[in-house]
Amino acid sequence: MEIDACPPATAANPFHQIPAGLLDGFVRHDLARGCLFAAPGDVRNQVLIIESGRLRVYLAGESRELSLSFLEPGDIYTTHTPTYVEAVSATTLWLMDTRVFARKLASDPSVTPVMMRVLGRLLANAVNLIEDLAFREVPARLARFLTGMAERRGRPLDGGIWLVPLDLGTEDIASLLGSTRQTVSSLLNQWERDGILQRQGRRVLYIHSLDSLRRLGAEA
Amino acid sequence: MEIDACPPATAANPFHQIPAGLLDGFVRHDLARGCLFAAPGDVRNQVLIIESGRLRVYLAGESRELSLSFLEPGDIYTTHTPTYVEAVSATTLWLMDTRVFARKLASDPSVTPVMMRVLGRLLANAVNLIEDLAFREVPARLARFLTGMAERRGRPLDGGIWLVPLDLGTEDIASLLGSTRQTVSSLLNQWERDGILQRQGRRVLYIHSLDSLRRLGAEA
DNA sequence: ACAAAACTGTCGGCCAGCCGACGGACAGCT
DNA sequence: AGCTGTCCGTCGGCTGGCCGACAGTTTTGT
Repeated sequence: MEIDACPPATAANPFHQIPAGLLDGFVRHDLARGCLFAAPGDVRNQVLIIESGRLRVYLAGESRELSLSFLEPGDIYTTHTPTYVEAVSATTLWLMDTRVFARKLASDPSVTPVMMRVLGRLLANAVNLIEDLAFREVPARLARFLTGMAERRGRPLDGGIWLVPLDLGTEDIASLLGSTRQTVSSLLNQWERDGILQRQGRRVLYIHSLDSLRRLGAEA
Repeated sequence: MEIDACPPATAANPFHQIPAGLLDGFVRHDLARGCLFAAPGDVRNQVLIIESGRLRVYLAGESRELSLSFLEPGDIYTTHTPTYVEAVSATTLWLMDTRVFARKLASDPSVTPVMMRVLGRLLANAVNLIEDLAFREVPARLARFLTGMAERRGRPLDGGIWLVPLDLGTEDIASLLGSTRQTVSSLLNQWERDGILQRQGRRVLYIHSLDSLRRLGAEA
């Protein structure tokens, strides 16, 4: 699951690495925790850049939700797609109407590559998710999600052990994988019994055998 | 399944409605039937425009394939995404390297909106497919696919009956839905017994009750 | 015209994993 | 302390639909 739930953690806020000109014309905005910011069918399409906090992008079915991504500081997104966007914690972001942004694009071609990259990344994420849903079973998806987290965000300790900060609950993970709390829970505990990993409190994970996880993730 | 397998059928080839300037710098190319044109991991990324014939865009797992789209004359696509592209019938298309295209974009901003629309459509298709895979059962997916075909490509006859040309085999449909030949086959025959539709030869479908199909497609 | 190849219909076995349910652990409050 | 809300672990039942198999049918090639 190559979902972009977790861009590389930099000590500095990645938001401040955004080229100055890009923000011209954007409007700063604050969202309270829990606030639903966008929904499919909204007329106002917006381009948004996250300064701080966290947003969840998700789809909703009759009785289930599938998270596409958690957006973090520095991330750019557009509500062009029919998704829900919700603030999981208090968030401040910068907004611009898609139409206005289109004019900005026309007048300042240097913005184009940025936009292409953003769309490309969204598309790549989407295709990866489709592959997961269509071809891989839940254990493989979970294994790939965890190895992804370790690679992006983990810290290697001695003896091939990786420390992976995991600021997502079981339910959140399940929702990213298109599975259920129960299934994810039993898999994690199974693997803990197998000695592949170890859970420390609720937000930290030790991975003892990244190789085993990789193997699990490579299975059909 | 709002997949764009079938843009509106115009008597004239939609390829010839493409603005002249857009093709500047593209190179014409012919593909034999069955030829695999692109695969994930290809270094050469290309933008392509179909003049005639038909291409299938798909993902492949261990022992299964999922078609994302059938490209037809006038369609634009980019191999930027990690998909396979294969000629289902002899096809002639116009090609340009993505990099060169990026330069064209920079020098001629009028191309930008076209490109944005193409990417947007791809993304919307992908999101729709994800929704189908995650939330809907196979009967609902098939029903939605058929209503989509009817709306886009069908012709209403007397008495609320729709004639829908269906130039896809059972297997092709199944592959678009992320299902199997057998399941699709039994559903179609079930619905035929129920009087919802009727199959005429192999390439034509009569839909007797589009409403019933809509209801089936709206179910969880 | 005839064989070969490609499609289609149908059946039964089988299983991944969803769902509901319930009990335990660990917060914060007051 | 208790009370309440949120999260986690585990179990058993149930089912959608995948898979293999096989027979019948249409299409294609020569």
